[in-house]
Amino acid sequence: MTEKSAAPVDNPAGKTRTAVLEKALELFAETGFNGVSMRRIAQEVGINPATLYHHFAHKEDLYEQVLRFAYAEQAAQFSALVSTEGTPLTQLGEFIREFALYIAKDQYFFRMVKREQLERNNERQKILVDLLFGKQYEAMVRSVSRVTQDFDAHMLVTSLLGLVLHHYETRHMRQFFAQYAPSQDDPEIVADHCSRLFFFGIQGEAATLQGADPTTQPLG
Amino acid sequence: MTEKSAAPVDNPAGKTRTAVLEKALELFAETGFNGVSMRRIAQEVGINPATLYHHFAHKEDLYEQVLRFAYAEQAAQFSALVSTEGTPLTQLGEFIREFALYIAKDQYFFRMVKREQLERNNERQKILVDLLFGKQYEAMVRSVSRVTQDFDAHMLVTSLLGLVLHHYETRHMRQFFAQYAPSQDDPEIVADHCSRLFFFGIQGEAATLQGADPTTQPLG
DNA sequence: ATAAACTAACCTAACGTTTGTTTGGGTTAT
DNA sequence: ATAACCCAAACAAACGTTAGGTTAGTTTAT
Repeated sequence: MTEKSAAPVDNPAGKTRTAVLEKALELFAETGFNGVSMRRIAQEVGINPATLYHHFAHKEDLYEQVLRFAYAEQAAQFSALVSTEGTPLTQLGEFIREFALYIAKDQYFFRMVKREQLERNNERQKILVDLLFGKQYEAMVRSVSRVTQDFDAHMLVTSLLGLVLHHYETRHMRQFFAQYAPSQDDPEIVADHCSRLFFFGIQGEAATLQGADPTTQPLG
Repeated sequence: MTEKSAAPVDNPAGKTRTAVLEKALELFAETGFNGVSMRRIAQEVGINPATLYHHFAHKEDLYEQVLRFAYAEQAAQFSALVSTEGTPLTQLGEFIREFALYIAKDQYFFRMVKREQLERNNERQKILVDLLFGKQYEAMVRSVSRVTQDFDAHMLVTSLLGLVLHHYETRHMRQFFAQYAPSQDDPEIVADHCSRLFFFGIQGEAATLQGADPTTQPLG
C-alpha cells in the first residue's frame, strides 16, 4: 500500500538486471571500475544498493557481466562487418568503411575495450579475444592474405585497425591541433582516407606526380 | 639519532617531492587515478601520508603535477624525433623508426596519455597538446605536406601515428590471436612494416605482382 | 478451492574498512 | 628563530558488503 519508493513491483524476466547492466556499462565506460561505486550504480538505476547483490555476487562479478553483456550486444553486428561478396579487395574496402561508421556511432563499447587494453588483465583479454575479436580477426587475416603476401598478415590487420581506430581515439584531443577541421571526424571521410592510404600508400598516388625518390630507406 | 623509519633525513632540493612524482607516475599509469590511494603512494615512497600534503595541495593537484612531470621528462626526447637532415621522405622514414623504438621502451608515459584520452577532460587534453604534442605535431604536418598533397595533412599524421601505436597498444592482447609471433613486437620489424605500408600501401608492391584490380572502390 | 509453503525480488539498516584530508606537534637546516 | 620538512593521530565521508525483513507471485497439499 505504501507508495514510498520509485519503481519496484514489476520485473518480467530480468528487467532490473538488464537495467543494471545497461547503466553500469555506461558508468564503467565513462569513469572505469574504480570510478564508479555500487551505490552510484544503484542510485542511477533507481534501486537499493543491496539489491545489486541479489543479482551479482560482488562488484568484480558485476563488472565482468557488464563486459560479457557489452560484448554480446556487439558481437552480431561486429561479425557482419566482413561481407562475403565481391573481390577480396572490395571486401577490405567495404570493411574499412563499415568499421569506421561502426565505431563512430559507438558510445561505450570501445571505451570499455580500451580500458581493458590498459589494464593488461590476461584473463579478461582472453575473454575479449575469444568472445569477440577472434573470429573477426581471423576473417580479416584471410582477407588480407588473399590480397597480398608481401606483408605479415597479422601485422597488416593490426595496422589496418590502428589506422582507422586512431582517428576515433584522438577525436577529443585533435580539436586542439592547429590543422583540425570537423570534417576530419566524418566517418565517411575517415574511411575514404584510410582506404586510399592502405591500398596505395602515400607513394602510390603521389610518386607519379612528384617523382620523389622513395628509396634510401631501410624498407626492404 | 633515532633510526626508526625507512629513509627520512636528507632532502636536498625537493628530493622527496621528486621521489613522490616518480612513484606516483608509476602507480597512476598502472591503475589510474582512482586505482591508487594517497596512503599507497606514501607507503611506496616511504613517507607519511600527511607529508604528501606538504608538497601537494590535494590528490588532483598531485595527479596534474605528475602529468606535467611526465610530460617534461619526455618532451626533450620527443622533439628530437623529427630530424632535420635528409629529404622529407627519409625524414619521415627515420621518424617512424625512432618513434617505434621510442614507444617500445616507454613504460609509463604512454599509458598516462592513453588514460587521458579516455577521460576526455578538455582542460587536461589541452595541456597535453600545448606542452607536448603541439610542436611535434606541426613539424610532422609540415613533413608530410612536403611529401604529398593528395591527403589531408592532419589526417595523414593521425593515420601514421595510429599505424605505429596500435602495434604497441595491442601488444598484450595480440598474444591470444592465432597468427601471433613474438617477432611482431620487435620495434625494428614494426617500424619496417609501417614504413612499407605507409609509403607504398598494399598495392604499391603487391599490385605489380598480382595484377589485382584496385578499382571498383570509392577511393577517389 | 483454499491454505500453507516456497521463492525471487527488493528493501532498511548497519557492519567494518578505506578513503582524502587536517590538526598539531616535532625535527632539522639556515 | 625562522622556515621547510616530516610524522602520529584523528576526522568525516564514502566504500563494498551483509544480515534480516517485507512483499508479491507461484507452487504444493489438502
